[in-house]
Amino acid sequence: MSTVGLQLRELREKAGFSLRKAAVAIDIDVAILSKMERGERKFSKELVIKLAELYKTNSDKLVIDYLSEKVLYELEEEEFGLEALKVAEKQLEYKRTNNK
Amino acid sequence: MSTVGLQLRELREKAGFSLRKAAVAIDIDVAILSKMERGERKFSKELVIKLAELYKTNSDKLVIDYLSEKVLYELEEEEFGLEALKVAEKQLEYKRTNNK
DNA sequence: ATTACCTTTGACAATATTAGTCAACACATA
DNA sequence: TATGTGTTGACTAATATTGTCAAAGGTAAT
Repeated sequence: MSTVGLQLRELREKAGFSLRKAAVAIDIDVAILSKMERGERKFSKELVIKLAELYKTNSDKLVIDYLSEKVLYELEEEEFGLEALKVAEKQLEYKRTNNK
Repeated sequence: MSTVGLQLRELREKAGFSLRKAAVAIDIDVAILSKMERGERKFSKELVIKLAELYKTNSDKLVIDYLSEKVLYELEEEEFGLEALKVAEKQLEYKRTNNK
């Protein structure tokens, strides 16, 4: 399973950034970035986007994966997690087809 | 749209509990229950279940709605919320069919 | 019009969670 | 040795969540 953190780590390496350089570029402590890439700390959406920009990658899929992970994190232990997701999905679909 | 709070309010009234009585029965401050029923504060899963028990109702659907609301709350402003939900759903389905 | 309920409101304190800072470590390589 | 790499843990700061409390306003019966 490819987490957002690991995806961003790969992208960073391909883009030729060291952890420190990348951290400086987006103005966070290197320790935090290290932990985020390894899933020890959560990303924020803003950081995901900033990093994607730094690595010259489209951020859409990364953001989707980021949000998905966030949701899964709070449902994974839930007996009715899947059912809840389906209910939520219906609501969002309804919302999207109608008003806004 | 019928929120968990409003559902629980209806159940409470049908069961003949005043806000105070219900709050005392599950050992929380009446102010909190009032706010929760009206959506001004979030429920916890434990309270949803306790209230369902108090009102002699099966809690499964309530819990599902509760979780769904929680998820929607953090996705509703997101451009890619629906896509994220679908990704999360696939992961959960995969997990459920396989190992655990 | 006061007593006895009910629900709502807002201000505040207590707690828990999350985010950020920093220094040091271990490893590799020039 | 000196420089660059990533990782770790302890600590503080900031923010969010929860809990407590007192008071207000409503309704109804006496």
